[in-house]
Amino acid sequence: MHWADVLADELLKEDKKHVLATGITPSGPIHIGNMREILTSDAVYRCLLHKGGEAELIYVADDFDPLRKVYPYLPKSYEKYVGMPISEIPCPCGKHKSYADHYLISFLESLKEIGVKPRVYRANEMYKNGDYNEAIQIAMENMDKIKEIIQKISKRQLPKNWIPFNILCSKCKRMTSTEAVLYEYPIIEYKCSCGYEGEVDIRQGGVGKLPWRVDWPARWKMLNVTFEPFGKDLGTVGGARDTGERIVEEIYNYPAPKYTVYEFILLKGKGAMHSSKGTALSAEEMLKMTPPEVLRFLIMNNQPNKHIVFDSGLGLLNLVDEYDRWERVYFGKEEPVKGMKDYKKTYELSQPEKTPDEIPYQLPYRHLVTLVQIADTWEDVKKILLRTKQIPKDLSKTDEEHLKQRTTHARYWLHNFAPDIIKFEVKTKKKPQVTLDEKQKKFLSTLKEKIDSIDWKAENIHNIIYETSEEEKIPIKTAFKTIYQIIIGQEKGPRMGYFLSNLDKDFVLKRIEEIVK
RNA sequence: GGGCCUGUAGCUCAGCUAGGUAGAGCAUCUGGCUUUUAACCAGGUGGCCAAGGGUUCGAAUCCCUUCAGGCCCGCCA
Repeated sequence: MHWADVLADELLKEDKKHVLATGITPSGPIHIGNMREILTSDAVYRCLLHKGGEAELIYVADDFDPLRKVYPYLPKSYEKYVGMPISEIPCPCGKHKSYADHYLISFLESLKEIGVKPRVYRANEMYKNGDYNEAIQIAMENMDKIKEIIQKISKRQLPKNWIPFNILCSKCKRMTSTEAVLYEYPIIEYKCSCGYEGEVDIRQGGVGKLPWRVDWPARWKMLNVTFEPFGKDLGTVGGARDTGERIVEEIYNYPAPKYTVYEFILLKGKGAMHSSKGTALSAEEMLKMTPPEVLRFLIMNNQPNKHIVFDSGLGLLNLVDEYDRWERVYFGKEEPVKGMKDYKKTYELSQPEKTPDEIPYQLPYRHLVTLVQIADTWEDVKKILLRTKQIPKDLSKTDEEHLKQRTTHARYWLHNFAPDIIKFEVKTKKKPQVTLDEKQKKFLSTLKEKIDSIDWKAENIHNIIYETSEEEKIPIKTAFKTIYQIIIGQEKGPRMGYFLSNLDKDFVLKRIEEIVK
């Protein structure tokens, strides 16, 4: 059984509406670990619906959290915002409502492409609206109990004047520099290291925030959360999950949600990613280089508790090939191999939208990577595909959209992540600087004559090159090298027959002519 | 110190969430192909499933112990 079905079955033991939660503090580029989290929830969510359960998928943006420090990707000037809620800090690019939105919005856009449609909550709004008021009051009433739970389970000593509420200083707007002096419902008197002394009324929204270890369980209760996966950094003994369980059950009188712990996604050759160190690959970027169904496949095909090594180099091509293969197996075009576990469910969960009725038109991704280097736009790529009969004239609109989308991803990958070895540029404008000896020139001119009369097809081109190299008695290696040099200015290139057939025949003829004369 | 994950073919890994003759890709070898961006096709070689114990008619798979490697936590969220 697929892992998502196992989790869904677990949840279905209780016959009620399930709320599957995920979330993140958008304090920087949202990295692919969060992509894993939300796709994990999405998988369970879909399985629940599939089994006839009632469920909702939600995403909570912790945008009322304070900025902890000036991260490497921020300008020095952000020093003055450290300690302020990220929803209250200006956007680094100026185009968004706030610092938090700057990172959140583009991530939410990415979610659309991979077909995840959660209901989005923003902590800053929830606090300001007063949604948290009751939870805050309960926390304050149970201050000692909460303190005891946290101290006992996390084995951490909390300060004497600790309260389960971080007050926002009304003068300097920071949340990390205030200290409570006196609490008498509903007023907390506080002083701030900026020198300000004042008071807040906890019945008023947005005057402060529950600390994380209390905020999390409070939210479970408030939003009726029944399932929430979390990364292994949070799954540690004595961690927020452990204290949260006790707090939600004993203070908020609500059962702790079910969960699964997910492992990290590692970047091949670079190890674990840390957004705070700026070494992370952002979720958006990962999605830009990987077709959405393939990205989902990567997550769905791996149990959450296994770490995934993502190879943004040539390994990405293998991943796409693997996906395509699973697709052929799903549609019965190929026999499943032993070990292709749960291939049906895995394939279905990999679909951003609903599973297609018949197999999408497949074109080897590697080939697409070559094509996008020959033609700049999808229209031009399409022309080549049609001319060389690599796609049928009556290709469906869906298939075309799919191929078009894949070329976009291939192009992004090529420009930003592909190793140089597979890059080339067809020198259409001017001929590359090459010095050829007489033999090579003779070879080319003979080749030109022969090419002129053939049908412009990969196989024919391939054969003609061999034939000519034999006639002219030059090594086949030299023959290939010569052609690559005059077309792309390199000594090696993509498989010659297919490559040339994708180029314009007249261009090739003209180029040879220019070189030979 | 605590927690999690991993250990299966030369390499990378699947199979462990159904206990029932050990699987794939790459590499290698053979044959074919007029060897071209980690080429393609057909086939072959290759494994005491880390070690030990237990449960079972039967264990890579479940349980216990040991060894080795990786990651996370012991600031904040």
